[in-house]
Amino acid sequence: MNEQIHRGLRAAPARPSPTLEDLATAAGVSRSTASRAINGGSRVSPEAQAAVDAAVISLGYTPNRAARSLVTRRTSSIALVINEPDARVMMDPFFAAVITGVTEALRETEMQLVLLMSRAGGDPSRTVRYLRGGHVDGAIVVSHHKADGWTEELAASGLPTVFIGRPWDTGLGIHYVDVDSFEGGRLAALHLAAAGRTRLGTITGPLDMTAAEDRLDGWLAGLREAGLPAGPVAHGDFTPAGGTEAAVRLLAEDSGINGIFAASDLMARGAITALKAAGLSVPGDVAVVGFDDHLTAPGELPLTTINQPTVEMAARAGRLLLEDIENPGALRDPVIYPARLVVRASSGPQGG
Amino acid sequence: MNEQIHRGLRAAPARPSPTLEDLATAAGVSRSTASRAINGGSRVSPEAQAAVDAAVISLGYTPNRAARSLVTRRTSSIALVINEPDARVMMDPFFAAVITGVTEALRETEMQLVLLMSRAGGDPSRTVRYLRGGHVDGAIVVSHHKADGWTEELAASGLPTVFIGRPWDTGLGIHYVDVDSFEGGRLAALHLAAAGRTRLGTITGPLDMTAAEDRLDGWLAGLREAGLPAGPVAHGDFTPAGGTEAAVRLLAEDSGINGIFAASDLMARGAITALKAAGLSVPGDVAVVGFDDHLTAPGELPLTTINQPTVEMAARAGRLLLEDIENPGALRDPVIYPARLVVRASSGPQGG
DNA sequence: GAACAGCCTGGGAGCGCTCCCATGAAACGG
DNA sequence: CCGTTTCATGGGAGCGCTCCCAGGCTGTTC
Repeated sequence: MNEQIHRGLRAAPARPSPTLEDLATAAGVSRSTASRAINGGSRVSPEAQAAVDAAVISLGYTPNRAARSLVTRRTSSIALVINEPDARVMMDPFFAAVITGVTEALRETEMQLVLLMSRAGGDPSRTVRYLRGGHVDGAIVVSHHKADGWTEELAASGLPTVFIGRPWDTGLGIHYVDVDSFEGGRLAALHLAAAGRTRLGTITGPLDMTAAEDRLDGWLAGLREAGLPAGPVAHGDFTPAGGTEAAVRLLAEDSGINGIFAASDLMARGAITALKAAGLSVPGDVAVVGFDDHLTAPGELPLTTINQPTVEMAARAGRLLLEDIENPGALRDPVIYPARLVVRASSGPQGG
Repeated sequence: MNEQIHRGLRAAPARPSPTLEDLATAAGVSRSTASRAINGGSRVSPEAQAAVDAAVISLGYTPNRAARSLVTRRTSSIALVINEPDARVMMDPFFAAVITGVTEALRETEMQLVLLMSRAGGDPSRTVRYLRGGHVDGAIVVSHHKADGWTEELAASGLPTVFIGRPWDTGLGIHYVDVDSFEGGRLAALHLAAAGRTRLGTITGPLDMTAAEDRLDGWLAGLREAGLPAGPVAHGDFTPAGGTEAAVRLLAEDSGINGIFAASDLMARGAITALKAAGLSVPGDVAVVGFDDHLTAPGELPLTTINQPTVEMAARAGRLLLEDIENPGALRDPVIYPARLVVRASSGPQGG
């Protein structure tokens, strides 16, 4: 009767997919019964259920997500918000680990993962708008920067959200999963001190990220605890190139440095490059400790590092988010994973 | 009047977002005019447009995607289908590059990227069901295996699709973007031959992937062209560990081997590990050529390799998909990027 | 055997949006 | 000055689904 009403639309799928109405007709039941059968089947007779099941298969029926979402106000998808220019995502195993972990948490659910590259070329408010717009049931935010600005707005929106890495404003009651970065920095300092290294420097991450700040604070606390002077501090950006540059600055400040803690493995690798270029041996002249404990490529010098269980953290964040979506408002404490020192060759005995 | 009708629903967002109706009221126009103003504003008076624009800002209005999608039959999202168990995604820079490239192509659009880990723990038909279910406007498929099975079904569904890497059945008219893998394999063989290496072996990728097959075929063709014997072939899985194991098998077959072509950089790295463990030097005893040309970590031996512009390929795939969605049916030829040999230290002079 | 509870069932309404169409106002031509 | 075109406008219908509710059917209870 009215099949022409949407003639003006852009091309529809080749074969229009069957609707619930079609399904019901094929199964010889009503739309309502078909709907109930599709959704878990409470209050549906076995015969009706069987008829619907059969019709689903023969018709290849898939519920229209848009229509369902319109009434349930659920979208069955969550956003993974990555606050970085793309280049970094590409290089850093951290993000790959995050994606792996979140995917793992979602595996048994109907949830889909929507990737939101929030700082990549554009309007940051677009991210919040999208998030608030009801397009997703929840969000996991990773790599959060101090100047992001929209954290409060996001918290106020009531959208279930879990951060990976402590957000700057913990007063907003945002759930988060983190590693004990402070303790990690401290362990690195104590380890180098115990190994007899006395002229120590550190390469931090960008200090607009809590992880970088915490690692630095822990490092400084560890040095105090060991009775060592604070030593030079150079700022990096979590990339190998940044680590190299920072190490050069460290050497300029103290050419006799014999231990370096870098706030990420990638920067530690970069630092080692700079050290070797300066004619220094690792660990002979300078011991190096990283942070993350991501897989080392074969053939590289095994790195002493602070283990951060990134995949597990991301999976946990995913599970927390699912819980929060299912049962909102049950504010939980943050989940902090312990930092664990893993000693390998890069901080071996001095003087080699 | 009927605000209780959906009382039984799961918790709605804290503050219900304004609807188009609210927006229209606030702007003092009708729903229709508001809708037109939102969507490009043809046939809208400047005053009405301004009023709506102002209301959008003051109300923080975002269109409900589900409702819009229900009528337009467009979802403003595309799927990136990754056909691998997660572990691989995590280790291989290839996927990071793909994500980067696709994101880049989508940057200026309203499109969102939905990540579909298709083989990760489950029912493969779920992927096709999702794809056919009208949840996305198109799909990019990467890392396609011979046994995936659903390629035909996907092609038949009419969903705009672009493969990265040639699909097995090119008769289905599926668009794809690829690198000239055959030529890459051939160049590797000719390069090693020209460098005076005569006892050559290769480490393939999984042969249920076209990229692996093409590289092997090209390699064998190159050897024939150079008048060299085919030499041992070991099968790997694109991972460093697989490369290591394969290299061990290669050495078992010919302990005097002096050149190896691995079908990925990661496997080449793994092979180098095995060679060194066997007391052989690279490139002194054995020259190694990889494939991909992904960033080398600082400190590693620079790898001779075949350059594959992965980010650009993925971006191109994204752009092709957008075109195909916008203007379906304009079947285009596949886009094949040339393979380029990049000579570095790992295939340097013999005998060192 | 009547009254009640229990269950399954189908019709109706509505989610927020876009598109069609009819309406009225303004601009134009003869 | 009136017919005709152009243009902005608002109301209506419908996208496919879920939920509510009333109705019919059993099976139970006194």
